[in-house]
Amino acid sequence: MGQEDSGQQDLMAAFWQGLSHPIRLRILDLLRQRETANVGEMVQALQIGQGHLSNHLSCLKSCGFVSTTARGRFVYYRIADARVNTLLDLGLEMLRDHAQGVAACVVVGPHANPAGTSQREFLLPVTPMANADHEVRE
Amino acid sequence: MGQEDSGQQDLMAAFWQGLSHPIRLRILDLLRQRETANVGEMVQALQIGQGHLSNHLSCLKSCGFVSTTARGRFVYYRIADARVNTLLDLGLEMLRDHAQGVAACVVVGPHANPAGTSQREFLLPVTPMANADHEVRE
DNA sequence: TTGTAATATTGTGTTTATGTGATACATTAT
DNA sequence: ATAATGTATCACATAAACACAATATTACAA
Repeated sequence: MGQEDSGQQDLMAAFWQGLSHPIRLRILDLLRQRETANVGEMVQALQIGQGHLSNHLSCLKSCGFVSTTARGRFVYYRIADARVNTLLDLGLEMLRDHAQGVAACVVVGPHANPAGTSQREFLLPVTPMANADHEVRE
Repeated sequence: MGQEDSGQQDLMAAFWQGLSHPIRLRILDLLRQRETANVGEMVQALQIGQGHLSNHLSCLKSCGFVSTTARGRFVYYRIADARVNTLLDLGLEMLRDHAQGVAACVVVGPHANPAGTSQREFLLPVTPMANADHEVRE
Protein backbone atom coordinates (compact mmCIF):
# COMPACT_ATOMS: atom_id res chain seq x y z
CA MET A 1 0.00 0.00 0.00
CA GLY A 2 1.09 3.52 -0.85
CA GLN A 3 3.75 5.63 0.79
CA GLU A 4 7.10 4.52 -0.79
CA ASP A 5 10.60 4.79 0.64
CA SER A 6 10.67 7.65 3.08
CA GLY A 7 14.40 7.19 3.47
CA GLN A 8 15.12 9.19 0.37
CA GLN A 9 12.82 11.90 1.61
CA ASP A 10 14.83 12.14 4.79
CA LEU A 11 17.95 12.77 2.78
CA MET A 12 16.18 15.16 0.49
CA ALA A 13 14.89 17.08 3.46
CA ALA A 14 18.41 17.33 4.85
CA PHE A 15 19.57 18.58 1.48
CA TRP A 16 17.03 21.39 1.36
CA GLN A 17 17.78 22.25 4.91
CA GLY A 18 21.22 23.18 3.71
CA LEU A 19 19.57 26.21 2.15
CA SER A 20 17.26 26.90 5.06
CA HIS A 21 19.34 29.33 7.03
CA PRO A 22 19.91 33.03 6.41
CA ILE A 23 23.60 32.87 7.12
CA ARG A 24 24.12 30.03 4.69
CA LEU A 25 22.19 31.93 2.06
CA ARG A 26 24.27 35.03 2.68
CA ILE A 27 27.38 32.95 2.22
CA LEU A 28 26.12 31.67 -1.11
CA ASP A 29 25.18 35.16 -2.18
CA LEU A 30 28.61 36.41 -1.28
CA LEU A 31 30.23 33.67 -3.30
CA ARG A 32 28.02 34.43 -6.26
CA GLN A 33 29.34 37.97 -6.19
CA ARG A 34 32.97 37.40 -5.33
CA GLU A 35 33.36 34.11 -7.12
CA THR A 36 35.62 32.92 -4.33
CA ALA A 37 36.59 33.87 -0.78
CA ASN A 38 38.42 32.36 2.16
CA VAL A 39 37.03 32.03 5.65
CA GLY A 40 38.69 35.14 6.99
CA GLU A 41 37.29 37.30 4.20
CA MET A 42 33.83 35.93 4.81
CA VAL A 43 34.08 36.55 8.53
CA GLN A 44 34.80 40.17 7.61
CA ALA A 45 32.05 40.49 5.04
CA LEU A 46 29.35 38.72 7.01
CA GLN A 47 30.34 39.94 10.44
CA ILE A 48 29.86 36.70 12.32
CA GLY A 49 32.10 34.54 14.51
CA GLN A 50 34.76 32.49 12.75
CA GLY A 51 33.74 29.23 14.36
CA HIS A 52 30.12 29.83 13.65
CA LEU A 53 30.80 30.62 10.02
CA SER A 54 33.02 27.60 9.71
CA ASN A 55 30.20 25.37 10.87
CA HIS A 56 27.84 26.76 8.27
CA LEU A 57 30.48 26.40 5.61
CA SER A 58 30.93 22.81 6.60
CA CYS A 59 27.22 22.24 6.14
CA LEU A 60 27.15 23.89 2.73
CA LYS A 61 30.09 21.82 1.64
CA SER A 62 28.68 18.52 2.81
CA CYS A 63 25.47 19.20 0.95
CA GLY A 64 27.37 20.03 -2.20
CA PHE A 65 26.53 23.70 -2.51
CA VAL A 66 30.11 24.88 -2.29
CA SER A 67 33.51 23.39 -2.96
CA THR A 68 36.89 24.35 -1.59
CA THR A 69 40.46 24.87 -2.61
CA ALA A 70 43.13 24.93 0.04
CA ARG A 71 46.08 27.21 -0.58
CA GLY A 72 48.52 27.17 2.28
CA ARG A 73 46.57 27.72 5.47
CA PHE A 74 43.81 29.50 3.60
CA VAL A 75 40.75 27.69 2.33
CA TYR A 76 38.93 29.26 -0.55
CA TYR A 77 35.28 28.54 -1.01
CA ARG A 78 33.18 28.89 -4.13
CA ILE A 79 29.82 27.85 -5.53
CA ALA A 80 30.10 24.17 -6.35
CA ASP A 81 28.35 24.17 -9.71
CA ALA A 82 25.88 25.91 -11.99
CA ARG A 83 22.91 24.02 -10.62
CA VAL A 84 23.31 25.84 -7.34
CA ASN A 85 22.79 29.14 -9.10
CA THR A 86 19.84 27.77 -11.01
CA LEU A 87 18.29 26.60 -7.78
CA LEU A 88 18.84 29.90 -6.01
CA ASP A 89 17.48 31.91 -8.91
CA LEU A 90 14.40 29.78 -9.21
CA GLY A 91 13.82 30.02 -5.49
CA LEU A 92 14.09 33.77 -5.55
CA GLU A 93 11.66 33.94 -8.43
CA MET A 94 9.13 31.84 -6.58
CA LEU A 95 9.62 33.78 -3.40
CA ARG A 96 8.64 36.94 -5.20
CA ASP A 97 5.19 35.47 -5.78
CA HIS A 98 4.74 34.21 -2.25
CA ALA A 99 6.72 36.53 -0.01
CA GLN A 100 3.69 37.39 2.06
CA GLY A 101 2.65 33.78 2.56
CA VAL A 102 6.15 32.67 3.39
CA ALA A 103 6.44 35.46 5.92
CA ALA A 104 3.26 34.26 7.57
CA CYS A 105 4.11 30.55 7.42
CA VAL A 106 4.09 29.41 10.99
CA VAL A 107 5.83 26.21 9.96
CA VAL A 108 3.57 23.84 11.77
CA GLY A 109 2.29 24.82 15.12
CA PRO A 110 1.41 28.16 16.72
CA HIS A 111 4.28 27.90 19.13
CA ALA A 112 6.51 29.03 16.31
CA ASN A 113 4.95 32.48 16.52
CA PRO A 114 3.96 32.81 20.20
CA ALA A 115 0.86 34.96 19.96
CA GLY A 116 1.75 38.52 19.23
CA THR A 117 5.36 37.97 18.33
CA SER A 118 5.77 40.21 15.35
CA GLN A 119 5.16 38.33 12.13
CA ARG A 120 8.23 37.87 10.08
CA GLU A 121 8.73 41.05 8.09
CA PHE A 122 8.67 40.84 4.35
CA LEU A 123 10.91 43.40 2.77
CA LEU A 124 10.47 41.87 -0.61
CA PRO A 125 8.31 43.52 -3.24
CA VAL A 126 5.18 41.44 -3.35
CA THR A 127 3.84 40.80 -6.78
CA PRO A 128 0.51 42.64 -6.88
CA MET A 129 -1.97 40.12 -8.19
CA ALA A 130 -0.38 37.00 -6.74
CA ASN A 131 -3.53 35.34 -5.38
CA ALA A 132 -2.35 35.27 -1.82
CA ASP A 133 -3.88 32.02 -0.67
CA HIS A 134 -4.25 30.10 -3.88
CA GLU A 135 -7.62 28.86 -2.82
CA VAL A 136 -10.34 28.11 -5.29
CA ARG A 137 -13.94 27.46 -4.47
CA GLU A 138 -16.22 25.65 -6.87
CA MET B 1 29.60 48.16 5.34
CA GLY B 2 29.16 45.18 3.10
CA GLN B 3 26.63 42.46 3.76
CA GLU B 4 23.37 43.72 2.14
CA ASP B 5 19.82 43.25 3.29
CA SER B 6 19.68 40.10 5.34
CA GLY B 7 15.92 40.50 5.58
CA GLN B 8 15.39 38.90 2.23
CA GLN B 9 17.64 36.06 3.27
CA ASP B 10 15.44 35.42 6.27
CA LEU B 11 12.45 35.05 4.03
CA MET B 12 14.36 32.96 1.55
CA ALA B 13 15.47 30.68 4.35
CA ALA B 14 11.86 30.26 5.45
CA PHE B 15 10.94 29.47 1.89
CA TRP B 16 13.49 26.68 1.58
CA GLN B 17 12.51 25.39 4.93
CA GLY B 18 9.15 24.63 3.41
CA LEU B 19 10.92 21.82 1.57
CA SER B 20 13.04 20.76 4.51
CA HIS B 21 10.86 18.11 6.04
CA PRO B 22 10.35 14.51 4.92
CA ILE B 23 6.61 14.61 5.42
CA ARG B 24 6.23 17.73 3.34
CA LEU B 25 8.33 16.17 0.62
CA ARG B 26 6.25 13.02 0.71
CA ILE B 27 3.15 15.15 0.32
CA LEU B 28 4.62 16.84 -2.73
CA ASP B 29 5.64 13.50 -4.19
CA LEU B 30 2.17 12.16 -3.66
CA LEU B 31 0.67 15.14 -5.42
CA ARG B 32 3.05 14.74 -8.31
CA GLN B 33 1.75 11.23 -8.77
CA ARG B 34 -1.92 11.70 -8.08
CA GLU B 35 -2.22 15.19 -9.48
CA THR B 36 -4.66 16.01 -6.70
CA ALA B 37 -5.84 14.64 -3.37
CA ASN B 38 -7.86 15.77 -0.37
CA VAL B 39 -6.70 15.67 3.21
CA GLY B 40 -8.41 12.41 4.05
CA GLU B 41 -6.84 10.63 1.11
CA MET B 42 -3.44 11.90 2.09
CA VAL B 43 -3.92 10.81 5.69
CA GLN B 44 -4.55 7.34 4.28
CA ALA B 45 -1.66 7.32 1.86
CA LEU B 46 0.91 8.83 4.20
CA GLN B 47 -0.26 7.18 7.38
CA ILE B 48 0.08 10.16 9.68
CA GLY B 49 -2.29 12.01 11.96
CA GLN B 50 -4.85 14.29 10.33
CA GLY B 51 -3.95 17.31 12.40
CA HIS B 52 -0.29 16.79 11.86
CA LEU B 53 -0.74 16.48 8.12
CA SER B 54 -2.95 19.52 8.05
CA ASN B 55 -0.24 21.58 9.66
CA HIS B 56 2.30 20.52 7.07
CA LEU B 57 -0.17 21.23 4.30
CA SER B 58 -0.70 24.67 5.70
CA CYS B 59 3.02 25.29 5.56
CA LEU B 60 3.31 24.07 1.98
CA LYS B 61 0.44 26.26 0.97
CA SER B 62 1.76 29.40 2.63
CA CYS B 63 5.07 28.95 0.91
CA GLY B 64 3.39 28.52 -2.43
CA PHE B 65 4.26 24.92 -3.15
CA VAL B 66 0.68 23.73 -3.32
CA SER B 67 -2.69 25.31 -4.01
CA THR B 68 -6.13 24.18 -2.98
CA THR B 69 -9.63 23.80 -4.31
CA ALA B 70 -12.47 23.44 -1.84
CA ARG B 71 -15.36 21.28 -2.93
CA GLY B 72 -17.95 20.97 -0.22
CA ARG B 73 -16.22 20.04 2.95
CA PHE B 74 -13.34 18.49 1.05
CA VAL B 75 -10.22 20.41 0.22
CA TYR B 76 -8.21 19.20 -2.72
CA TYR B 77 -4.54 19.96 -2.83
CA ARG B 78 -2.25 19.99 -5.84
CA ILE B 79 1.19 21.18 -6.88
CA ALA B 80 0.94 24.94 -7.25
CA ASP B 81 2.89 25.36 -10.47
CA ALA B 82 5.51 23.92 -12.76
CA ARG B 83 8.37 25.62 -10.98
CA VAL B 84 7.78 23.39 -8.00
CA ASN B 85 8.43 20.33 -10.12
CA THR B 86 11.50 21.91 -11.64
CA LEU B 87 12.83 22.67 -8.19
CA LEU B 88 12.19 19.17 -6.90
CA ASP B 89 13.73 17.54 -9.95
CA LEU B 90 16.82 19.68 -9.77
CA GLY B 91 17.15 18.98 -6.08
CA LEU B 92 16.90 15.26 -6.63
CA GLU B 93 19.49 15.44 -9.34
CA MET B 94 21.90 17.28 -7.08
CA LEU B 95 21.21 14.96 -4.22
CA ARG B 96 22.32 12.03 -6.33
CA ASP B 97 25.79 13.53 -6.51
CA HIS B 98 26.00 14.34 -2.83
CA ALA B 99 23.90 11.78 -1.02
CA GLN B 100 26.80 10.67 1.11
CA GLY B 101 27.80 14.17 2.12
CA VAL B 102 24.24 15.18 2.87
CA ALA B 103 23.81 12.10 5.00
CA ALA B 104 26.87 13.07 6.98
CA CYS B 105 26.04 16.77 7.22
CA VAL B 106 25.94 17.44 10.90
CA VAL B 107 24.18 20.72 10.17
CA VAL B 108 26.32 22.87 12.35
CA GLY B 109 27.56 21.45 15.59
CA PRO B 110 28.28 17.90 16.78
CA HIS B 111 25.27 17.93 19.04
CA ALA B 112 23.17 17.24 15.99
CA ASN B 113 24.63 13.76 15.85
CA PRO B 114 25.37 12.92 19.50
CA ALA B 115 28.43 10.68 19.27
CA GLY B 116 27.47 7.23 18.14
CA THR B 117 23.97 8.05 17.02
CA SER B 118 23.79 6.17 13.77
CA GLN B 119 24.62 8.40 10.87
CA ARG B 120 21.67 9.19 8.70
CA GLU B 121 21.32 6.29 6.30
CA PHE B 122 21.64 6.95 2.64
CA LEU B 123 19.49 4.65 0.61
CA LEU B 124 20.14 6.61 -2.50
CA PRO B 125 22.48 5.30 -5.18
CA VAL B 126 25.63 7.34 -4.81
CA THR B 127 27.14 8.46 -8.05
CA PRO B 128 30.46 6.58 -8.24
CA MET B 129 33.04 9.24 -8.98
CA ALA B 130 31.35 12.17 -7.27
CA ASN B 131 34.41 13.61 -5.52
CA ALA B 132 33.00 13.27 -2.06
CA ASP B 133 34.50 16.30 -0.41
CA HIS B 134 35.07 18.61 -3.33
CA GLU B 135 38.37 19.64 -1.92
CA VAL B 136 41.24 20.69 -4.08
CA ARG B 137 44.76 21.23 -2.96
CA GLU B 138 47.22 23.25 -4.99
C1' DT C 1 -31.67 22.64 14.02
C1' DT C 2 -29.02 18.73 15.04
C1' DG C 3 -25.80 15.47 14.24
C1' DT C 4 -21.72 14.25 11.43
C1' DA C 5 -17.95 14.17 8.56
C1' DA C 6 -13.73 16.69 6.83
C1' DT C 7 -10.32 20.15 8.03
C1' DA C 8 -7.99 23.45 10.57
C1' DT C 9 -6.10 25.08 15.22
C1' DT C 10 -4.22 24.94 19.54
C1' DG C 11 -1.70 23.17 23.96
C1' DT C 12 1.99 20.82 25.59
C1' DG C 13 6.07 17.95 25.76
C1' DT C 14 10.26 16.64 22.84
C1' DT C 15 13.72 16.77 19.64
C1' DT C 16 16.84 19.12 16.78
C1' DA C 17 19.14 23.23 14.99
C1' DT C 18 21.56 27.22 16.24
C1' DG C 19 24.70 30.86 18.92
C1' DT C 20 28.96 31.40 21.54
C1' DG C 21 33.22 30.86 23.45
C1' DA C 22 37.04 27.91 24.13
C1' DT C 23 40.09 24.72 22.15
C1' DA C 24 42.35 21.65 18.86
C1' DC C 25 44.76 21.35 14.21
C1' DA C 26 47.50 22.48 10.37
C1' DT C 27 50.72 25.28 7.83
C1' DT C 28 54.06 28.95 7.42
C1' DA C 29 57.45 32.15 9.27
C1' DT C 30 61.20 32.78 12.89
C1' DA D 1 61.62 23.63 17.20
C1' DT D 2 58.57 27.42 18.40
C1' DA D 3 55.50 30.90 17.68
C1' DA D 4 51.82 32.88 14.95
C1' DT D 5 47.96 32.72 11.86
C1' DG D 6 43.90 30.65 9.55
C1' DT D 7 40.35 26.98 10.07
C1' DA D 8 37.86 23.38 11.99
C1' DT D 9 35.74 21.20 16.30
C1' DC D 10 33.70 20.80 20.53
C1' DA D 11 30.81 21.68 24.83
C1' DC D 12 27.13 23.97 26.66
C1' DA D 13 22.90 26.98 26.77
C1' DT D 14 18.87 28.35 24.09
C1' DA D 15 15.46 28.71 20.78
C1' DA D 16 12.86 27.03 17.03
C1' DA D 17 10.59 23.04 14.69
C1' DC D 18 8.01 18.97 15.40
C1' DA D 19 4.72 15.07 17.10
C1' DC D 20 0.46 14.11 19.16
C1' DA D 21 -3.86 14.47 21.33
C1' DA D 22 -7.69 17.30 22.02
C1' DT D 23 -10.70 20.87 20.44
C1' DA D 24 -12.67 24.20 17.28
C1' DT D 25 -14.73 25.05 12.58
C1' DT D 26 -17.34 24.70 8.55
C1' DA D 27 -20.29 22.45 5.23
C1' DC D 28 -23.83 18.82 4.63
C1' DA D 29 -27.46 15.79 5.46
C1' DA D 30 -31.41 14.25 7.96
